Amino acid sequence: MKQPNEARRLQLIRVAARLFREKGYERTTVRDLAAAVGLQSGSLFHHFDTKEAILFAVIEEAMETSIRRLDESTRSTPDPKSKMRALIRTELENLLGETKEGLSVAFFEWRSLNEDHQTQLDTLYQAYNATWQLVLEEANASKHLPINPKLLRRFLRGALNWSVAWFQEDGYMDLDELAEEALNMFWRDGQLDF
Amino acid sequence: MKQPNEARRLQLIRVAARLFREKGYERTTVRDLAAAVGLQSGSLFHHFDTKEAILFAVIEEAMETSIRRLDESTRSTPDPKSKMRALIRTELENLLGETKEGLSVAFFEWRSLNEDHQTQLDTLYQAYNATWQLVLEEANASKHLPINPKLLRRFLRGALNWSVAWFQEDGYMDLDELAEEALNMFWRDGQLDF
Amino acid sequence: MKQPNEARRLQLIRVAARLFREKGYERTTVRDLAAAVGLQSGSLFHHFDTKEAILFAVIEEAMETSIRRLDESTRSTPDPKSKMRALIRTELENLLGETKEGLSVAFFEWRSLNEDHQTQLDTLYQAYNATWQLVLEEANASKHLPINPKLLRRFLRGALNWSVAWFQEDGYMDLDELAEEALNMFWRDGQLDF
Amino acid sequence: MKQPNEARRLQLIRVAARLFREKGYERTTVRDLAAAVGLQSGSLFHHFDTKEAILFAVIEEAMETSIRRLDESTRSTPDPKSKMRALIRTELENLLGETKEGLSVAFFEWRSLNEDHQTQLDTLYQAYNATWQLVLEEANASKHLPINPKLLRRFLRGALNWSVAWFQEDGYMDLDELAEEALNMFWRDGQLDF
DNA sequence: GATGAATGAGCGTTCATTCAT
DNA sequence: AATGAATGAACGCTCATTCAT
Repeated sequence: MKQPNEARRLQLIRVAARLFREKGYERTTVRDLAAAVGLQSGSLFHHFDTKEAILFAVIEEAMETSIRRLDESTRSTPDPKSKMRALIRTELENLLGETKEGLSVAFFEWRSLNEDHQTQLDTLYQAYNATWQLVLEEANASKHLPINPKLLRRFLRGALNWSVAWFQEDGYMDLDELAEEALNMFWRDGQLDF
Repeated sequence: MKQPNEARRLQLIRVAARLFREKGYERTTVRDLAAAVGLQSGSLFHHFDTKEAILFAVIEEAMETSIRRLDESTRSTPDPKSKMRALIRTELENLLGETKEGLSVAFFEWRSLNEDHQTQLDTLYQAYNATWQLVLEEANASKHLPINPKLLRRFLRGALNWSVAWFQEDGYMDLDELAEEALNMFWRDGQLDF
Repeated sequence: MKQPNEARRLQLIRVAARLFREKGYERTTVRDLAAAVGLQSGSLFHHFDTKEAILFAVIEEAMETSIRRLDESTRSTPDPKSKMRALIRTELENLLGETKEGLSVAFFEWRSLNEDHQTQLDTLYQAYNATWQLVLEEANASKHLPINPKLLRRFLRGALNWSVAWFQEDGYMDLDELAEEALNMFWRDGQLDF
Repeated sequence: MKQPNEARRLQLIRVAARLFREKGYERTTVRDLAAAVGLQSGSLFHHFDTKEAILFAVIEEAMETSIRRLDESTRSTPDPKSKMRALIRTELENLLGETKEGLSVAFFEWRSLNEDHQTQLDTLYQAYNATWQLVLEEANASKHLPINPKLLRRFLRGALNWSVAWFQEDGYMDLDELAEEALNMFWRDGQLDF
């Protein structure tokens, strides 16, 4: 019933991601949004039932892309350290690359989603966590982690997430270097004995 | 300028911190706020000029308390590792203790502050960062850090900040243990040579 | 029951006249008023029951003074032209002298009076008109007026009232000269025959 | 900039003129206004950005119509007395005809306009005065005025303005007669020598 | 008399959403 | 699909008035 003009829909998601991140979801009006894609406010509702549905679409799109990339990134290499490096690198790509705005919106505007949408997206998020956890447990099994993998996952995810607050694309460090440094922070090359 | 009934003012700040964190600043109405302290909506404005002034007070209060605690925590001990441990422990106390709500509001609702208030609070935030940076540079000088101190500060602050998203007071880990684990994640006891 | 501290009451009337004229009755708050006499807002209500009662008092005071002066001004001289000159001169004094603010408020804020107060003041106003009408009819009887006295009264009162919109105390014309010119506008020295 | 549904806009201006005159601008709520044209309160803001913008439109409309009529009225006849008569007649038409409410609002609610709007309208008002002054100076040059033309303009404008306070359409005098009487009040048919 | 916190109705304005065209 | 006038509930805020101290 509601699948018309997919291009407009994608354009709206892209523009909404930008506006929601710049100004916040609540402070972005549907008129802002409509104007930014060259429509009148009423016309948005041919593409989305509610403003909240746009928010959901923005976040869902970014999370699905992110999780797909994360899963792919760990498939190619068997070595735990390489896997970990790839995971970190992809996480940074997700956080700072083209899904940056959508993930930022996910983080800051989560509370504006309705309960049903929160539940749906939470399922995606669990999958994301599971991929992380898997890789960290492998690394732990080969004794390269200084602390337990669940806690490390939390610390590391936090450390990486935070990069959105300070990382500048045009700075003197690229994502590969950044990933390497993050890995260096905690990775122990000698096998650890507790 | 406006100092009447200081107790009410503090009560309002406390209640506002809770509501702003639970529901978000925009979604918390002045009527919600008034009802939560047993007043009519108009009465709020005897204590604060605008709703935004309440937001500012909530954040300012939390930031001032946090920064005071952070500064105090590093004064007692000269050993770099102890100092680092104390810093982490206090940061966790700030993030997860009584200032938890205020700092969370600071993070999520920053954009709702007016420019002037942002500038004021940014000054406080710089002071907070400076304390962190100082301690990390000491640790770095004694070769216990695996990566450069500025970057480590950013990773570590992110890791700790993120704890607000998952830490449960009633879980099986207390703040001391958590601090110790965070320290273990990156601290190298043997001196490192680059 | 309400007669205390007459000095305060008079001070309030004077200050209210000024504020009501400067900013308008609706735009002047009781807080403005209280602050201007060095009180807190609640204290006004020991002197007046309502804000509207202050408006009434301001206007009543000015009208009573004005009407008393007008009546006195015509008593001393028997000559119609002198009487007319005196009337005009006093009207200008009323409009541009110390009752200026009160009369201006009467004119601009009449609609904000309640019905009862409007009725009361209307009685005063009729008395004012009656004095004018009397003098004009005398002048008419001696054939010095170019048009019928009731209409002339209306034109002349309008002409004089309007002076509040343009007359500057520090200009090159004083009230005596102004009165003389107003008289010259319509007075016919030769006896007119219709 | 905003031009939708011009009919509604004109209807609003007309109705607002009536309400603002009857009750005053401050005491007329946007809900009153909306109800009077059969809308909900929020709908007003499709046509005007603010309540004050409605006030401005009401006054601007009336002033523009008035000034156009005044200018036209003096163009057809060369004779100074006829010109003067026409001017007075048109002024009365402006004050007591269809622009009556708008001009009354201009006079009573001027202070509620913002500074920018006051400045704009003041320009129109100067043009109005200039037309008056021109005609009066012609009359003065041919020695038919008893006092200097600037002062006479002020007296006469006041006299005519005041008619809004007492003139009744259904009374026994029409606007032509009224204009004639006003002219008779001051006009000297014989040439005057000072 | 004076205070000033509190009231509570009401204000101008916003904005997601609807719907006739 | 698109329009844009209209809706109407809700918002932040104001302010005359009350009253316990």
